Amino acid sequence: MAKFSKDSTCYACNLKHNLFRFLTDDELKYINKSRYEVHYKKGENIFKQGDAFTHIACLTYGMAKVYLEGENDKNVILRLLRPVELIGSPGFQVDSRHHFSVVTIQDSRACFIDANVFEQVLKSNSPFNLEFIKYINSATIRLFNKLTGLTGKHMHGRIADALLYLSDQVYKKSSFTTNLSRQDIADMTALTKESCIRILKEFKDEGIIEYGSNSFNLLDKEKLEMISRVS
Amino acid sequence: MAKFSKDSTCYACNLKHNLFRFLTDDELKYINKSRYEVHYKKGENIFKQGDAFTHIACLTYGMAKVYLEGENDKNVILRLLRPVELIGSPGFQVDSRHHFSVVTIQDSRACFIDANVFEQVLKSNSPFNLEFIKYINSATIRLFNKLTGLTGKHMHGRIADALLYLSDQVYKKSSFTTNLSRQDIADMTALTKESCIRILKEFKDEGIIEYGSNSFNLLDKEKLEMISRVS
DNA sequence: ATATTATATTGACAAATATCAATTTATTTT
DNA sequence: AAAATAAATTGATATTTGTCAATATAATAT
Repeated sequence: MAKFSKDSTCYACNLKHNLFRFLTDDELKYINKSRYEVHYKKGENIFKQGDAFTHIACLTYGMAKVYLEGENDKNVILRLLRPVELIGSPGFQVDSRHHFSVVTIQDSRACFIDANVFEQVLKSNSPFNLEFIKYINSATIRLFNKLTGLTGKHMHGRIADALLYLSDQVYKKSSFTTNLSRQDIADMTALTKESCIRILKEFKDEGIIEYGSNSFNLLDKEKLEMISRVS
Repeated sequence: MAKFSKDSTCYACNLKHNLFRFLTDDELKYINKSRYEVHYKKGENIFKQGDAFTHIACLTYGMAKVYLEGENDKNVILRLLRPVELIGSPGFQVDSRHHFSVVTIQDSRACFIDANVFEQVLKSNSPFNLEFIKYINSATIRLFNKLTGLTGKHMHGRIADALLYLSDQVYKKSSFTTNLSRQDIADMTALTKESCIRILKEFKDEGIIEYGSNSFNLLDKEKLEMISRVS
């Protein structure tokens, strides 16, 4: 289970996210008053789809997966979060519910800001507000790409995209160690884990990548990009 | 080609969209100054993906499809617009580009509001701003459902969803005439038109629906909802 | 270290879906 | 109305992807 830090105050995070650079000292103080931090073990829920949305979170340490829980147990991983990354919810101003789940894939920490406090600051600070809209809209653009990728590409292209995403956006190395399971990679690509494993094997046999049980090395990124393009 | 109305002023639309109820008279006047209307024939682009985003649009008459243009000619129709419906762009505050295309499926009219003017009003009116965030977030929630639907359901479920969407959200009747082609319905469901046609035929053979070349009658909605659920 | 459990892998096969070509039907133009 | 064009339909077939069961490997608990 998650445990609160001693006094529920966030030491590690100093509202470092880009978004907060638009706040005045007073606003930062106001937000800080309600702010607290939670420590998570690997595999714990930061947010749970369907649950009440009361706080904006900010991942300050570790890593987490953001995913949609479909009806028939099928999850779709939208993206991975690294520090320092904000986690809002489209339920904000709509139904105050979470519409995705966020689960840590390693020991992590997150900072929480009361959604009402956040709303107050949004109201009083229009540059901050526009920046928040920018944040939301960027997420929408990513979602568009996810949608066209998952509906328009075949298995090879989707696995290539997932590997490139991990390498370029998440781990920022062509060779990386990860806590993601094969099922997780399957959930990133909307495939079954068996299909996922088969494509990975193909890529390995063709010398495009090499991997162990929890590490990947992208030997030929250009090839992966080509595969992503032709599907 | 689209043609401007005589003096480029919008008569039909009086900023009727829900969103605008939060504006003061002065703000409405300010927006109205830059506002103009365009008439479209069926099949014309209101917005084109990739093009510069300079204006928010509001569909005041007719109907339009909003779709993502994928790489290999594969389009995904996100939704259909009816009057009076706002059409923003996730490029707002991000890259000032359109990330989807909007094309009329019948003769239509749209009202345009300068994005800079819109931004000014957003800045000065925080209830309006929060309402706009609500608007964006609602769109995100719809997108989540689209994503889980298209990746998690089989052909039958997806066609059922499209038919129910048309009936419940767009035409608001269980029997309706539409300008959507079979290709359009295929684009709503991320299927090929041939597969789409086959499922429609199956549904017809089972007495769940009946249809002509441009009309549908949903005889058994409960069955469709059941099909949507089990796949 | 050993037993236990979870995860990953493989193969054979079935199901879902797309492709391609041919034909029919509808729509538009002359 | 006839001709021309576009859209819808159908069938045969290939491709893609999932399912299920068996085995192997890794991770965790005793």
